[in-house]
Amino acid sequence: MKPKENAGCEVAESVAGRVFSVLDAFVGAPDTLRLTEIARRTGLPVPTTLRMVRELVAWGGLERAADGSYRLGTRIRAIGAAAPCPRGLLDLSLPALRTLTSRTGGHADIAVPSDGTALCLVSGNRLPLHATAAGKILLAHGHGPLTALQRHTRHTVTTPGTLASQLSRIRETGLATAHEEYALGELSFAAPVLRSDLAVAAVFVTLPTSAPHTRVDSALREAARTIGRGLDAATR
Amino acid sequence: MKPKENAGCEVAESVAGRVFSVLDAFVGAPDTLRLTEIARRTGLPVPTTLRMVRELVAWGGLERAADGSYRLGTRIRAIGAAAPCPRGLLDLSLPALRTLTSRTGGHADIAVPSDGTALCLVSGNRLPLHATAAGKILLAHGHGPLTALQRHTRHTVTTPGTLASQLSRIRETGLATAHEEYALGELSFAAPVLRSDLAVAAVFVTLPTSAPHTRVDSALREAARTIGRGLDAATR
DNA sequence: CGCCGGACTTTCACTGAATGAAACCGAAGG
DNA sequence: CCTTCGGTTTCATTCAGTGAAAGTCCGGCG
Repeated sequence: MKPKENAGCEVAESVAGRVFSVLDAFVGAPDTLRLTEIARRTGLPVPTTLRMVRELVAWGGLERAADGSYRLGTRIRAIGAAAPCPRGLLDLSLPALRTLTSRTGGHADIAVPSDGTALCLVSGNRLPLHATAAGKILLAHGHGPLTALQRHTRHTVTTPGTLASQLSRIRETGLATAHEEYALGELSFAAPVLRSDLAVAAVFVTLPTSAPHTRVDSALREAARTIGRGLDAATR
Repeated sequence: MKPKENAGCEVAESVAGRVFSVLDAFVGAPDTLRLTEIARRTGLPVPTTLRMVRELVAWGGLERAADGSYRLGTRIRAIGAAAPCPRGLLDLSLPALRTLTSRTGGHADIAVPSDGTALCLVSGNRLPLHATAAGKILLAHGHGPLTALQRHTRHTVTTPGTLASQLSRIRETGLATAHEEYALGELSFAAPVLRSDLAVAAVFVTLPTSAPHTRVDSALREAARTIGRGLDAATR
């Protein structure tokens, strides 16, 4: 008996769903994937995958690399960038962020990946991915490439190995921290906002190192869960 | 006799194509579109559009605004952001940029929209959209929202009306300029890179105001055309 | 050299998913 | 009350999409 083996996930029903799953195969993956790898990840038969991928390439959502493998293309970027600063996400998050602020006393914000930086929706700041809690959450979930690890303070993690092990730990625990790694005297905590299992953003709190931070963990997780649930609810 | 009126474009053949055209309907459009407006823009019958839109919403590529209209969603952003800095585009552009540099004597670069800024692929800089030639090209083609028009020099255009009329002129001529609007002593020219009629990037040249700039226009247009053709060729 | 195995591509008969005309709903407004 | 106009649902029709199987093109190995 064949073990039913779709890389863990059920195959998409509609054509549109199949197209989407091909795109999804690229997040949290190497930049470039070969056809069979995409098929494996999506659980689709190879010829079907080929047709999907071809249409995506023709449109510009994917592009072929020199060696024949595929990567996300210019058009999908253009569309993604045309999405206005996710007002919807921000609006949805504000109540949760407010209670988070009041429960922890720190600055609460929500960050989305944006071309190798974490864009904070409330403050508008861009933060480096490797030196902040929110950034690490995004990295841990496959966003951004980790580029040069620029040093910001004497506590910034600049060795890829250390960072990698932190990331895998973050994936396990669902919580990231940064101790004065971006600015001295500043401590931050972050958790992933999951929208049907894809991390689309990170909620985070920044506190002075001196402040108490006992309640932060649970408050943060709850905020993340609330926002994620809100996103899923908007699906109906 | 009904004038055949698909907003100018032929309807998509395949399901995937229809999904794509729905997404395309959002670039260069107001943040939020209602169902019938999407149908009009894509040339699809309304019920079909509804189905597409529903699947997109379920996936997270679109989201419903409070008033029932639609806007691009978090997932499409996440995917777009997962696209690595478009190496492909950069690689493809380098030769053209090199000849552009040698023909004009300035700094040549290519910029893509990224959350309300123009991200330069060669230099890595982010430029404001309203105060640079490349940014204006992107704005003129529906990228980024034009947010607060921050003043950078005494020549920065800060009145929305003036900018709007510049943009419409840019759309006509296919060329944008900025005279010391971002930095004093600096003059820049830009042209859109079209990939099957969607502007996905802007090539630009920056020169000291003192430098001669007679040959710039034609060199720039040619570079843009070369790169665009390269992108379309990658479609095969 | 010849054989093998793996990645990719094409073919093709079958079928159910997608289609869109038409009917329906309900809010706005005259 | 009637009309209009977005939005939604239904449903018979059909054709786009499907995927098993066969074919092609490597590149490695005995």
